[in-house]
Amino acid sequence: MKIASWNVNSLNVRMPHLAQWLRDAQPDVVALQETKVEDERFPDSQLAELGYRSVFCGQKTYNGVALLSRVPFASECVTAIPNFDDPQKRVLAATVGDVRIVDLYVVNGEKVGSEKFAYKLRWIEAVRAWLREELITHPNMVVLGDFNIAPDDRDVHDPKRWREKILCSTPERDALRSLLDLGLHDSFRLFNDEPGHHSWWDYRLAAFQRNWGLRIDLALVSDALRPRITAAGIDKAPRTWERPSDHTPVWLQTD
DNA sequence: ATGGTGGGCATCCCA
Repeated sequence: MKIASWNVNSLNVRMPHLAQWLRDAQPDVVALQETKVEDERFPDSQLAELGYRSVFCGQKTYNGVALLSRVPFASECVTAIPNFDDPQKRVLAATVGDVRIVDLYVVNGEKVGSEKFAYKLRWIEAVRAWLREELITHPNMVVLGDFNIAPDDRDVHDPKRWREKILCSTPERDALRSLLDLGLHDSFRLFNDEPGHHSWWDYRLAAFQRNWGLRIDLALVSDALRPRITAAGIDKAPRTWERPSDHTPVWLQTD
């Protein structure tokens, strides 16, 4: 099973890109972020024509997540973090086969020390408490999405320039560590320990052409699922297309 | 220190 994640930065704009990429990459499950589309307007019939069922949790203008699957979802989906009051649509969990899939659009945080930064850390702590419970009932789990955190300096094109900046700061990396400490593993790093592999490049300053990027889109796998992961990677091709998202898909393969 | 680009939307907010 190929499981992927992509922050599409508006599904309205990127639907043609998504359709092309589904045909090219043939994923079985896809987690989307920043769909920016209300549920009433989600293009589920168009995706059905492409062979994918969808569940979604969106809002107008900002945020929004969705899960696509070639096989039926095995359970009702969860669309909010339990016991955490949050109007922003950033999480979606569902089950495919015997694998629990948790799609996260982590808060960006704007600037270290800002109000949004405090919200980011509170939000991740609430996610941690939720995943701790989910892992008890669903030991086979993939937690994937736009984490808005580069795990370490290998994931940053210029660590000196990004030192303690948003997406790279110690409090954010500690927060990510608190998730990994639940028994989750960064699938990309099971297969590749090199620097210079990124999943997001700023639209400005021709960042993609210069590979001025960060690896902030992650697919984490649980202890129980880890032995079943056979490959993981980043698909840079969609970032080269006309009018791209600023993120590109990341994926993993299970046996 | 600043601003560069893009999406949504209709004015700046968010990334």
